[in-house]
Amino acid sequence: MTSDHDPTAARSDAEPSERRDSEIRYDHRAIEAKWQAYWEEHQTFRTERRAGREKRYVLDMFPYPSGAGLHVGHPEGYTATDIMARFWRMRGHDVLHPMGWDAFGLPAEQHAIETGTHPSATTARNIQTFKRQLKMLGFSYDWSREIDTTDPGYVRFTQWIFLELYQLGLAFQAEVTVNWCPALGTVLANEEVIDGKSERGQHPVERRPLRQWMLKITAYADRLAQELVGLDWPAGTLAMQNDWIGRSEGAEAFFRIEGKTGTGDDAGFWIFTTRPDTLFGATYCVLAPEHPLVASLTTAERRAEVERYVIDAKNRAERERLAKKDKTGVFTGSYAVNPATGKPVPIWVADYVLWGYGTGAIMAVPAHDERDFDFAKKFELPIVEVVKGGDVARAAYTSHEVGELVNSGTLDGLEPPAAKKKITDWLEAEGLGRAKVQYKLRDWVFSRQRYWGEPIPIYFPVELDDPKGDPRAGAAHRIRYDQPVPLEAAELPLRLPELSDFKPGDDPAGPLARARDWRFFQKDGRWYARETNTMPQWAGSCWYYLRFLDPGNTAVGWSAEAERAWMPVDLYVGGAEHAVLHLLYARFWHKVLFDLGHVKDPEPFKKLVHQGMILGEDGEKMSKARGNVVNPDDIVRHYGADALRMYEMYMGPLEAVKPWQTSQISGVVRFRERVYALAHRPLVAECDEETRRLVHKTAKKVTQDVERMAFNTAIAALIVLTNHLMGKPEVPREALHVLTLCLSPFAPHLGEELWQKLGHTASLAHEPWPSWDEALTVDDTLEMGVQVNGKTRGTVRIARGADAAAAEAAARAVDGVAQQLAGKTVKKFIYVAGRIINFVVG
RNA sequence: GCGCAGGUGGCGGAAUUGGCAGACGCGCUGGAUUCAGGUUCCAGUGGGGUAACUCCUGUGCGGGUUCAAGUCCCGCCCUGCGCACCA
Repeated sequence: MTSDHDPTAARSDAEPSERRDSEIRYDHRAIEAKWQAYWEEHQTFRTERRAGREKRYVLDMFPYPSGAGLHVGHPEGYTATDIMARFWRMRGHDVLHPMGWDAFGLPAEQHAIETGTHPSATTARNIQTFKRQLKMLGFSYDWSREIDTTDPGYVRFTQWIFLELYQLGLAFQAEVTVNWCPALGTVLANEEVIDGKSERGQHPVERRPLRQWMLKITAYADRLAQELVGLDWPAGTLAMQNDWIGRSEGAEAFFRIEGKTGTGDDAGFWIFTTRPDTLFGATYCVLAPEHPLVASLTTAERRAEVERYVIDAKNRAERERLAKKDKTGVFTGSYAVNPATGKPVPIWVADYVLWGYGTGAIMAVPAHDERDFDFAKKFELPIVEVVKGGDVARAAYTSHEVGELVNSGTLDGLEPPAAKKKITDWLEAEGLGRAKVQYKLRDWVFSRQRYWGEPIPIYFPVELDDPKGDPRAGAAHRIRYDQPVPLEAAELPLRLPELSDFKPGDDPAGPLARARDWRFFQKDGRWYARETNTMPQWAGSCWYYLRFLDPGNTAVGWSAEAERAWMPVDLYVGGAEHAVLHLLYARFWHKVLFDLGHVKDPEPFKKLVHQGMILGEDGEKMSKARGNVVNPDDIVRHYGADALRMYEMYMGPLEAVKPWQTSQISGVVRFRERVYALAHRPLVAECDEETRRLVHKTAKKVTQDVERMAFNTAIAALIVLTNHLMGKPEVPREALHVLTLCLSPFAPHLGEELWQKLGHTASLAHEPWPSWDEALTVDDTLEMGVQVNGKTRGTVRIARGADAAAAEAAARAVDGVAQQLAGKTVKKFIYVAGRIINFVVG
């Protein structure tokens, strides 16, 4: 080691503060606290919208503040957005980077049932914890825009949007079959029902029609699918939304019941098919068990069996029905007439036909549909080939593109696409059918029989048996649910009543039904009853990104001016678990608001990124039960916020699922210590050529990596620069300057501390991001691999612009290469400037 | 079953249009510093072989295209996630 590489050499002529590296300790607790206080005091991240600036709206999926506090998964996405927010701020853009709380929801209510603590108290406490933890991580949120979906000032506008939907006829009531658990006194989601019993408590669950509020999202199905095109979203998420909407083109056709005439409701039934071209091959029909015609179609001798089957099917939860299994079904004893062949076909009832999709009835074409094929085999129903191309004795031939129609009258000889068109036209001409677009997407059940949610701002007239009776005191009454009355906008927010008992009761109306003084009220001498269902947790998150634009506005949810200034969201980061529901619901609301002229864009989220899940050290999903949960508080206390931030970004690509490894944190901690130690070495004005080039290359690499959110490789580049500088007893000022600025989005506390050491008095948060000289990022000479027959035999350093002859001469001189070429003829010489040299020999 | 993403050292992961596979970090090995070290620093580290250089081999598996394949094409296997009788 030469003396000028000896770190102790710097010590002799250094200032007292410039100790040897190993003595310098970065006190992360003190330094991080110091800068967090500074940012707060100076309102460093207060959002501004300035004329002539580009804007960036950088949004996290806001959290549900659970009692467990922050999880290491949360900071992953939040760090990514914070880096982008800080980067764009330094690029001179106006950045909106807010945070808030999606605070309605079941856990707080469950806690209330168990302990009697009001959900608002639990929520407030949890929010406090979350906020402390987020602040501890040094995120550059504009906290003056903090919002809470349970705040009456927020609820008011959630209810206002509901009323807008209602006025458009997009919010309506309907009887819906739901999973009702009498023991728990509530409706359960399909996921909460296992084998016909409640997941919690094993109580019996029945399928029961209940009055629910629905949102007519199906009215937007086409646009929700169509307008996915052009969004900068993960391909998988676009595909999932598309599948969820599930648009399919086909035809509806009327099957007359044998012995009846006309097309009336009891003369037959409508089926939906995507394969009208196979109509001649329909050898039987199937109705869903819920189909209203089942009872009347069933013949006397079949009745007992059919009724048993239908009752069984009804009691099976829908989820169970959807699970693939052996086909079951029963014959009704009746026949329908195939409109194409005029022949009678038997009508069956089977649960593989879903009541919730299409018309709940199908024509079965076993030769060309796998499900019908399985069913026909099992019940020995006829199979008639109508599209040539497969062996329908063995398996269904399902191509709807390739093949030739047979046994199909006038369709014979056509290919399926042409046959579809022709038969659909024929059906239409005969009044027996029409082209039809069908969606899997169903309308959205929007009510919950719960306390801790937004009250639905609707009330209903009450009819009293005794006109002088008081329904609050239990006077006999009927609530006219068929005559809903919306609240006036000026009456909002409709607040939740205080309750001491949050338990759901035996009344499917939910806990709010017990708040009689709240529920019943008189107006103009008449009694009314409020809706006692509340909105689902999705409601608040459907528009929170709009409230962030203008959170203090008490007149409207957001001003047009604020909306024009910031929308759409430029970058939205959150978990893939919300790929369908939240994002679909929010898009739906946004489109309605767009149609009403309340927002200017048809889509709210321009670019979407899902952070990958962080697994436990054992490679399994983190869970309390497994005991592999990592608590960010512990990590920050021990290693510091910057270390946690850098570690999570350095683990791998943001989108990747990756295991947590605490041992890996030491890598970024050492990096931080080395950078800090560098700042204590003497700074010098002059910079050697090699260092200068590396600085420019690093600035370029980090910039480009941050732009594509490749944070792991950006940090690697910063480590390379740091390692290079560690070899220097004196640090070129410009090198430390660039390093500090490039590092600061990742490790903002360290960044500020170094910036101060560089002699600055203000925060670097709004300093211009480093630029670079392109010429300095390109080397004059470069090392190239030299191959013989594609195998690398050595390397050679040549001028960047060297011509083939020069390259060949240089390459031939390489030892290993010369040896390989000895005594052989070079058949071909390949030189791709800057990439490779290859000799092809015989 | 269908859709999407992925399979690279002991581990996390790098790798423009095909162009020196394994950047960077962890771990490990050796050395220096230290009273000591779970500190810091230096060197090494895909596997195999060798006294050494040379060498052989290597990106899930099997083929193919090419001067050249982690990357492109064909056929498989495996893992994760999502959907799952949607006619």
